[in-house]
Amino acid sequence: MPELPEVETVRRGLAAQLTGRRISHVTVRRGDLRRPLPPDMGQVLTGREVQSFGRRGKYLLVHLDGGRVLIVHLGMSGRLFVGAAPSGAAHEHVVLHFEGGAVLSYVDHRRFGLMDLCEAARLGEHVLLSAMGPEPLAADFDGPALAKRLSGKDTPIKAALLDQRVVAGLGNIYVCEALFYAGLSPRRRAGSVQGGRAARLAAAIKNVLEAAIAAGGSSLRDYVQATGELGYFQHRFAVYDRAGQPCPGCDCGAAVRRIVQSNRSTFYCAKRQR
DNA sequence: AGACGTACCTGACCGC
DNA sequence: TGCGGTCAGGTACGTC
Repeated sequence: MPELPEVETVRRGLAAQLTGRRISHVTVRRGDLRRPLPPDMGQVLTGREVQSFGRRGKYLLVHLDGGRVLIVHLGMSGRLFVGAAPSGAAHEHVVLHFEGGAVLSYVDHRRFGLMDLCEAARLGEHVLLSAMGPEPLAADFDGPALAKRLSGKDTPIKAALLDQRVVAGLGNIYVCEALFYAGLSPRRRAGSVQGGRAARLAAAIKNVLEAAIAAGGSSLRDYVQATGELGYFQHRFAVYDRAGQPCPGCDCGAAVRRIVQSNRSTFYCAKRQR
């Protein structure tokens, strides 16, 4: 599930519960995620106080006193839980224990996620972050900014938007949704998205992300108390995973179509999206 | 340099 | 009930 809105929802939930808390110890049950955990991670984190939670694209950034940052990516299936004790669930790979009793559990059955450590002052140079494109919710992300990133690109717009170097934080779901609201075909050549088309697309990206964050934020209250799980919420999609169903709010009568691009599912309305 | 396919890993689901 | 095949929201790497 984790694309930008889910990571942002998690970030807000963690900030509300764990800001200012001190890590008492760290349990690593499996360290072989997408890349091995830093071997000294437990030692580095122990005794540190969490100062704030940040985000860059789909990366969660846990800022610690002493100037270090824990970088967390949830991959395809990673989840974070806040609880009173480790859940003992299958695939609970890492547990941060806090003074006073709370724990933060990282659960990831596919192990496509990762964690790394970085000096706060050098975050921008970190190999995972240095080439990342603009934050789509930043004030200066607009049509011209997006058009510049897409200029000259020969690849389909669908593939271009999944490239984190073009825009940070979009994944398969929100790319499909944004292209739908912008009325752009996922097959369209990325370089042709300029001017008004780029403006519509930039606005659509912001809108779908903000709506998803709002949905996550509103359901967060309920969910945290029940299970401690963060970042999962009901959200209705216009086209994603709706192959064969009517194009929403549209009188075109055309069904949502599923195609495969770069080995990934794309959902769109061929009539409305050009 | 850029674009594409493939690999990584586990689980859920579908049809037989 | 069990089995094989397919698919899944992400990224990195090799190859052309």
